[in-house]
Amino acid sequence: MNNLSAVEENYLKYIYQLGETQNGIVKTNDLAYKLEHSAASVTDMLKRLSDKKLVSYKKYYGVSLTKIGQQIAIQVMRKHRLWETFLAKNLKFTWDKIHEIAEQLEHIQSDELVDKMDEYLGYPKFDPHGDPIPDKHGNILVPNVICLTDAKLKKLYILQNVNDDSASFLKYLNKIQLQLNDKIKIIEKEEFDETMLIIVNDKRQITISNDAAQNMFVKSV
Amino acid sequence: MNNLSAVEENYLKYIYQLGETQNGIVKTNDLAYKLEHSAASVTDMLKRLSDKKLVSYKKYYGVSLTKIGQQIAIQVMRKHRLWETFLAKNLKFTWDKIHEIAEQLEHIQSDELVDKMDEYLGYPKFDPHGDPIPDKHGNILVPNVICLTDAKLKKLYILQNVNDDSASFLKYLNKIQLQLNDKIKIIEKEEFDETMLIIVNDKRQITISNDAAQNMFVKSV
DNA sequence: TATTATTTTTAGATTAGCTTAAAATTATTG
DNA sequence: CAATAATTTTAAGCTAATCTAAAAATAATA
Repeated sequence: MNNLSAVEENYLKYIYQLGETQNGIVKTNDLAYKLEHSAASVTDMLKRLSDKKLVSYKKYYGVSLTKIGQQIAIQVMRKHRLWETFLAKNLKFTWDKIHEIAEQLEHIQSDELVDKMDEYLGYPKFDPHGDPIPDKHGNILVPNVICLTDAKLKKLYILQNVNDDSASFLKYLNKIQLQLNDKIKIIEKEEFDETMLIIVNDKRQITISNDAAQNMFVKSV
Repeated sequence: MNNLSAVEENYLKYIYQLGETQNGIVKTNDLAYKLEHSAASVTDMLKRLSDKKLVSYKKYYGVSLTKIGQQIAIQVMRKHRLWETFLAKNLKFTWDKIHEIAEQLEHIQSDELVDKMDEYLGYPKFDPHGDPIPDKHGNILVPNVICLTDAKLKKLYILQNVNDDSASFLKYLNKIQLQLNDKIKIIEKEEFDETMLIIVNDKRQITISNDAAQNMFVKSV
């Protein structure tokens, strides 16, 4: 059994996600910022998670997940992404609304439920934001993508993955009618602020700020 | 917004349900038994719910729901029963397993989710145990049933509703292959212990203890 | 109706998860 | 490399939700 509180599960999930961009080691302040808690609260919880052997924590240095902590984090993400898929595909939620609800649903405790949802949805490999859905055993298909900010000019890409936890960003994508799997080609890039002019599906031209491009990930065709 | 904790929602739900058999007034000990908490904890919480105007509580006498408390209780039951329907119909859970999972799902906070689930399921009127599902506005279709213990001999009934919160009872129903909408006729009743011999769907004869019959509700044809 | 039994409440504690303010450690830089 | 800045931890305290044990109120009964 897992038997962790929703709060503890969230810590593990965020340590996993913040660790991905680092070498696995996460700083107290980064976690505090993500969780919107004080740094003191984080220190407190890290000590408790350490006692439970879910993280290895070294004072003033940082925290990383143990094997078991990582497995739990992956299962929480699995649940989150399966629920997002259900909300978007079956219930027709727009993608800017699903994250918040999935944040609650990911803490429902029932292995059987997760597996049945997975089956019901047809074992999806990616969620509505393009994030990979870990399988029952925790295997994750790592998508081979680059950030749009690092993409080359005049080269054809496909929008594969977008940042899922900012509803305002997703609303913006709705507004400019940009969707996953759209074809994207960068026509030119402003040197001053890195704003880019892109062409979508060989038709529409739109301007994208650097801030927006940082939340978009593409695959070369 | 509702903004109550899962614990508070559970209190309201159980006050509603225990109040149904009484005149709406629920005793501290009955709640304590249902919640599997000490009576002292219940007293404590009742005072807090009273401060929030969700219940009216009179020391040493009992507690009942206020109008707003009742509305919340009904919405929690609505969610519980919609989720049970989804778990049984769409995910093919057996009915002895759905209650426990729905106990968690009923506390997910999103009005839009509830309404979309309702629509997705085709606005069901009853859940898999035969309990009525309140609509968006809190209207409940009161089913016209009697307890099997009060049914007449040699009269034809239809099994309409079973007690949903005892998994062992539901497992037992699975075993004896009794389902909702089955035809039931009582052939004879033992005077000593009220055990009854019934005939199901004009075919099978089975023996039912008084304990079991107390959890079954039927409608005359 | 006086005594006993039952139910309910009060009092005092505990735990998880959070806070702010002060102290300690580590990092930066003139 | 010493002073300053930034980060992190410690200390002390709060709230929600639980508990046990003792006291108080109500109900049952001899």
